[in-house]
Amino acid sequence: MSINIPRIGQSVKGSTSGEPIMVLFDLLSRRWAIGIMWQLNDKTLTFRALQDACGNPSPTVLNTRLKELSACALINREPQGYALTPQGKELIALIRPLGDYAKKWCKSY
Amino acid sequence: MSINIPRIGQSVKGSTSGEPIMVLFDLLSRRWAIGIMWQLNDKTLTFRALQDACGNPSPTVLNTRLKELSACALINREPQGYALTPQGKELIALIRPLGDYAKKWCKSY
DNA sequence: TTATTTGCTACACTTTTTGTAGCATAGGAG
DNA sequence: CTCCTATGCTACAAAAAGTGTAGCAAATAA
Repeated sequence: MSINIPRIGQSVKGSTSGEPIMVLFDLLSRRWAIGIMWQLNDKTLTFRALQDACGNPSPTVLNTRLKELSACALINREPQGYALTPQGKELIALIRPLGDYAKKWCKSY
Repeated sequence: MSINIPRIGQSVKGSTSGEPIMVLFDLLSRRWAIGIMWQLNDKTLTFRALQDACGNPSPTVLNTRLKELSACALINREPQGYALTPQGKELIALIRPLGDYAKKWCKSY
């Protein structure tokens, strides 16, 4: 397996321009990616604990996502398990308000 | 084609709990979904204009995404083309800060 | 009336994800 | 040391999702 890491300046799914936001969207729109970050929000989780917390992605994709997110400096593997890097925490902090939004939105359709 | 609309309370990719945030992540992590919303941020675009703006998704997926996002009340089809609903605007407003984050983040790895 | 543009659908192909099996390594218990 | 369980994966076939190209029907423009 060769992992495909989105990088600025590259042509990316969702954009031929390689704009940073599109690079980020490319990464985050891979299955389970945001959920993984979300679960790691405030805790460090082992591979299997993460699998459970996320709703059982296949180990294959989970591992692929973990490698990609690590390569992009959003998560990091520590002795106790996987955890967010400072940049990953910053990102999740920006995404956290979506939680409240989602509740309102879900009720409305 | 039968479209698969994420709904609260349903088991969803990334969550068995059907929590609103997971439902939202399920929707937004489908290819091109966030990009479509992002492009519609401040303008109304026709199908083909949207295709160009997003970086040429196949008409098949684009159409699928448009139906899903419409079904979820995030976009709406108007005489001049596709546009965000008020809820869609609210969502994009929350996501907009990611643009600046992405610039910093991209430079750092 | 003819030519364009627009909004798709069809369809075969490629890529991604799934689901299950299972293996190697690292403790812990006895 | 020896057996047991937990962990972190890899392998692989099958299913699902996305791609790319072709093309058609309806609306507008010339």
